[in-house]
Amino acid sequence: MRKTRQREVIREELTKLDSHPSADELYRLVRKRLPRISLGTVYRNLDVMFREGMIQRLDVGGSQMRFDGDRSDHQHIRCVRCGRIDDMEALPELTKSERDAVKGAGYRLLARRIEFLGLCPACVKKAGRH
Amino acid sequence: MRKTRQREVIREELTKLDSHPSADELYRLVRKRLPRISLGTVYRNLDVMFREGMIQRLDVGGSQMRFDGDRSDHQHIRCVRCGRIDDMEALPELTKSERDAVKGAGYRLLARRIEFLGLCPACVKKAGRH
DNA sequence: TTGATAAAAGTAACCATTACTGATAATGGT
DNA sequence: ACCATTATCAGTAATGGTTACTTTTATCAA
Repeated sequence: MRKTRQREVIREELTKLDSHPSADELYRLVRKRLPRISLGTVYRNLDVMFREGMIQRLDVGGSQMRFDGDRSDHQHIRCVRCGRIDDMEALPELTKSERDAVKGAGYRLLARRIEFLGLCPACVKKAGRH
Repeated sequence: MRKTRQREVIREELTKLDSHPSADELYRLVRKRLPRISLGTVYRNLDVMFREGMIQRLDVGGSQMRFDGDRSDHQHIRCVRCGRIDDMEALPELTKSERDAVKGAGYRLLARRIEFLGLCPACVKKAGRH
């Protein structure tokens, strides 16, 4: 993997954020520093860095992928109203009922994806008393 | 909501299955009975029925939506090798660590989506000793 | 039976993502 | 330092699932 200015800036902007931007959100940020960069370059580098384990790619609900510069194993909570995604510190524990269910289905369990859905602080306020 | 032959057949074919077809898989099935039905009609009716609470729409990983005629609250396990999706009986329990994390993030929790990932029985066999 | 209109078929548009096509530039060997 | 190799780039076209549009058909209350 060669060292390029584009990849450098993409990674810098991503790790600078504590949000979980989509590819085009990141593209808009990166373009402030590299106005001639193309969207394809952003996608390609996000893909390369994901496959190298440098960043996380989140396949949360919705049509777009999200990216996360934080490589630690953590969960996410998504606001169903505004789409915002935040980190969660919760450590998922596999319950007995879950282990039994996996066994019952005849599957070999590899991973468990948990996504919390709710209203973010800002949207709780806006939603008011509903 | 009017009663139409198309919607009837779509629902029949979906509830007949215990798998979790994508829209185009269902389209291929329905076409055997209604050869002139269009893909758009399948999408429209799946959407209508989902919004009416008649069926479930699963936004699991990958690019396609999956549909489920079983309206009961249950979890799913997806085979990472062949894409097959099966039901899981496990009842998700919210752990203390999870409740604390939600509170810490300032969110109002609405739901929790869990997806189990693994190898289905057929793929465990094929995968052999790996 | 009929008029209003929901829903159909067929087709075009949409949008995130991926693939392609020369041009450019990072890297390793001489 | 130079050159050859080739990863990567910018720009653009293609892909694929889904949605929207347009015209026609069919359901259903009056």
